[in-house]
Amino acid sequence: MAAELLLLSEIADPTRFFADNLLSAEDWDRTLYNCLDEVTEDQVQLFRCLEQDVPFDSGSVDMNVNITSPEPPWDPLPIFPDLQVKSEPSSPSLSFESSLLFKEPLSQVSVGEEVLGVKIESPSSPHCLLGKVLKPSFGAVQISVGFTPDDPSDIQTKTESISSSSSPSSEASLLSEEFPSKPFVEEEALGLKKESPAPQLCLLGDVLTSPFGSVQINVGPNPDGPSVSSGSSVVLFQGPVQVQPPVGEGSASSTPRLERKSIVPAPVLGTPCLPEVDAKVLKRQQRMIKNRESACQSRRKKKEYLQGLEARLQVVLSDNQQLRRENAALRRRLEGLLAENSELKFGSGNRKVICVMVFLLFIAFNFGPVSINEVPPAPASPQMGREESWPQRHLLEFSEQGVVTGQDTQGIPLGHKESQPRPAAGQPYFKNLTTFSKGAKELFLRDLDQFFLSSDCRHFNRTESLRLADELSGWVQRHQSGRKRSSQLRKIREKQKFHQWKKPPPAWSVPPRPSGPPERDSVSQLQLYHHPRHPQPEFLDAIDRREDTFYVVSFRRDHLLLPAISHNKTSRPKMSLVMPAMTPNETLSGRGNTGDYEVMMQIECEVMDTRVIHIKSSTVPPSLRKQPPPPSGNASGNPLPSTPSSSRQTPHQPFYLGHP
DNA sequence: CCTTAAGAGCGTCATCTCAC
DNA sequence: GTGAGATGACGCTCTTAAGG
Repeated sequence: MAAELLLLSEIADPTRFFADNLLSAEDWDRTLYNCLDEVTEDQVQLFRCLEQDVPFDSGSVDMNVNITSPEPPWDPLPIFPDLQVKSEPSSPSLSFESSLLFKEPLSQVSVGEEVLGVKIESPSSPHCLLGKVLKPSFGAVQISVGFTPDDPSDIQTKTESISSSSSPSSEASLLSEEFPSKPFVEEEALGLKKESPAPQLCLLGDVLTSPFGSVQINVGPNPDGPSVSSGSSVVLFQGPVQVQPPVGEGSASSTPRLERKSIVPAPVLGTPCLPEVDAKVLKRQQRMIKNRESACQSRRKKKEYLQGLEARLQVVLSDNQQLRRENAALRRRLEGLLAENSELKFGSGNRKVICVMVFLLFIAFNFGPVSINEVPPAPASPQMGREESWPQRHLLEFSEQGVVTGQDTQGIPLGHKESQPRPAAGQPYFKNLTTFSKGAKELFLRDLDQFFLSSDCRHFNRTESLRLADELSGWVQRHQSGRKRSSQLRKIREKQKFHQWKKPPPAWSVPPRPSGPPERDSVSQLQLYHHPRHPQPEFLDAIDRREDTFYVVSFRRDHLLLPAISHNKTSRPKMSLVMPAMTPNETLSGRGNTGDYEVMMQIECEVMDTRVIHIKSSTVPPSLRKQPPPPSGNASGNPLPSTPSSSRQTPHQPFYLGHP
């Protein structure tokens, strides 16, 4: 009863894998060899339970054993009403012996020369047969054993041989399908573990002592059939055994299960005894059983692991969702706080401060001195002092009279225009040296200062800028003064030529080049562009004239171009303008030529930008336009095509400097 | 009701790993 | 090196749901 309770508990707890059901090697060996030793002993009680419950009659030929199991103290199946016992598939490795014993249809087993028929009228399935399955419908197990009456000893011997040859697992698997690896639990419950030499006998005892239903063993008077020794309590089978599934209960599926049930490597049943039983087979069986359990355990562990992983995954996913929600909420809160903070930061108070600062900056830049380096010069005249009390930028333009002068933004000319003697009509008007040097110098300085302050020339030396401005202004003035003289001389010449050639002088101030060798004539020198009659605004627009830039415009293509040999990529490209110049002491009558030297002005520039512009030919002043080549070559004095040699030979090409 | 595919469970074998 | 345990691979059976 305790064993059955244990059995129930084990069934109830599927996680427990009946590790204690395993026989140790000593148990196996002891059982096996005890069986071998006790083969001849009559005390071997293969069916002790049977003996106790149903005493066999040795003389009975047809033994009908009705084993009525005692009523279980518990409900027949209150615990597992739907418990289904699953059959074990046959092991391929064991198929040989197993099929030999049990795979015959309906347990028709041939044992050696004899046929042992065991008819089991049992309940539902062979699994329940052993009482492992606590089915209430456990009916009667009827075992029909046919025996040979004349030789009962053979029966015993052969039965014992069979029983001992069959490994414990065989019977276990035969009768206990549900727990094939646990053959001795039942034995232990029946108190047969120690005494029973062959576990398979306990198997039968198990059946017979099953409290469920009745086990009926019919031993028929089969002369060729098995015999049961009745003298002792040991039931020995010899001959054919028929295991009949319960009539009407054995399903089609249950039958093959029964066939596959045995996993015992059947010994050569014809052999009389167990010495042939190979220990290797037993060990193999042991190992198989253990491996089966281990596999089950491993699968259970794996399943649990996977379930644990799935559970963790669910938890992590839920946590992730919650964290996402929290993250979104925090983001929204952060955005709200940022918006609120920005409102506070750029609120009315700060905005007021910013507006005040902007206003102050506006005032500072619009009403403060433009140049922070130089105090505005004292006004030369009351008017000028009034108008230039605040130094401002001035537009530079040509006057109608050809005077290049500066005007303030209101168009009022700068400098002492009133004090300048007006030239005669038709004469190009230039400011005198003094006036120019005062007004233009200031203008130059202011422009240069503004230019270099606004540009990136942060390391520009102011002293150097003053020097450059002086040089440029002096250069321009010299050309201007020289222009006067040259114009006078030209007029004289034109008059002479007019008288000679009856040709009117050109309208423009630029006379044709004098013939002959280069002459130190102002005409061939750098010329200031002016148009006495038309300001040529189209032309100035075409060149995109800026107020703060000197221009050298040349329509003659005889200038010498020397490309740079190397270029520093970290600085702007530099350009040097070299053009005829006059020293202050020389005159335009040829004295500028100091012996064998040409006096030239070299202007070092940094190229700010280059672009190709297209000037409409009609907008070009006629005097600047290309003049048709004279019919008589260079003798006419026209510029030659620009070649270095030719330009060197004609260094005094007309350059036109548009300056303020 | 029968057939079929998918999934689950199990047994067995082979292999690997670890302890002795 | 050997034995034992763990585990993957393979095959088998059973169960169940879906479809005809």
